[in-house]
Amino acid sequence: MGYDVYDSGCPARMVLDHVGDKWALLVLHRLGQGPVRFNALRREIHGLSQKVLSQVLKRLERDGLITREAFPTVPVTVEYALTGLGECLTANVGPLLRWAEANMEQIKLAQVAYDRRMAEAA
Amino acid sequence: MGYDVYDSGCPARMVLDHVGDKWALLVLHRLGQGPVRFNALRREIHGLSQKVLSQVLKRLERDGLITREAFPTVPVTVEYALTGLGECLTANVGPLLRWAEANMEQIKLAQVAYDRRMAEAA
DNA sequence: GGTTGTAGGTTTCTAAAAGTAACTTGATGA
DNA sequence: TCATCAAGTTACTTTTAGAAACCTACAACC
Repeated sequence: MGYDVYDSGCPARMVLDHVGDKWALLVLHRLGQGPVRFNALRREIHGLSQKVLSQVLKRLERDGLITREAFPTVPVTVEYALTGLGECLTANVGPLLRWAEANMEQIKLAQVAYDRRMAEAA
Repeated sequence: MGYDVYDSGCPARMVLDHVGDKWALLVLHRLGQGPVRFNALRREIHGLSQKVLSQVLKRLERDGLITREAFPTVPVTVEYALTGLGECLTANVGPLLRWAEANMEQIKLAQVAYDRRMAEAA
């Protein structure tokens, strides 16, 4: 070991910089179900712009988490898929997204309660 | 269920907006080891500014993931701790950070290989 | 042969967020 | 009297994200 993710010089922090990003998490999660094309990702992940998707995909490819494969169809189709490394990461992402889906009601209640407390204090 | 984290209107996306943030992940992870004071967090998580820490803590408190307790010492000390909800989330964050620490070498190698391929192509 | 459509992007411009550094408050010890 | 600490806030700058338009290449439609 000898690594400390709390240290800004630690390489694990760089990994976190890339992975601790909501778009990257969503893309990885989607690719966990199998290879997907560029425009399919863009259409399925609502709110994700072409520019940002393009950036996220490049970063994930550079990190060796996904592969990019272009097929000589007309027009060209490009498929993105998880690598072994990416699959192994994505296995850790799933629980996080499932937690978010399972607990958002509680979080919304907490927010309402917090906002009421703040309004009273003011 | 009926929830879809890929839909921008889904409340789970809001959760992801808050949790898919590297500083929040680091703060939650640190609080997983027990209550910590404001300045201790700031000192331990290198690169995290007071302003951003303050914002992150407020957001996590509003979401019901952490509690803020002020002690009438001089000067006042403030301790942050996980709630039950926060603990349950943090249990899912640990594996992600451990994965980052365990796999960063492979990622660095992938980056070097990618950069070499790109340089050749150009 | 001009228009429309598709896939996979890039470019440009603007708005929002993050980072930097200085300031605040109130008591305390040197 | 001056400096110090904790826990922030404020003002300013830089980076990033997001929206929207544009690009290339081909193909079918009419």
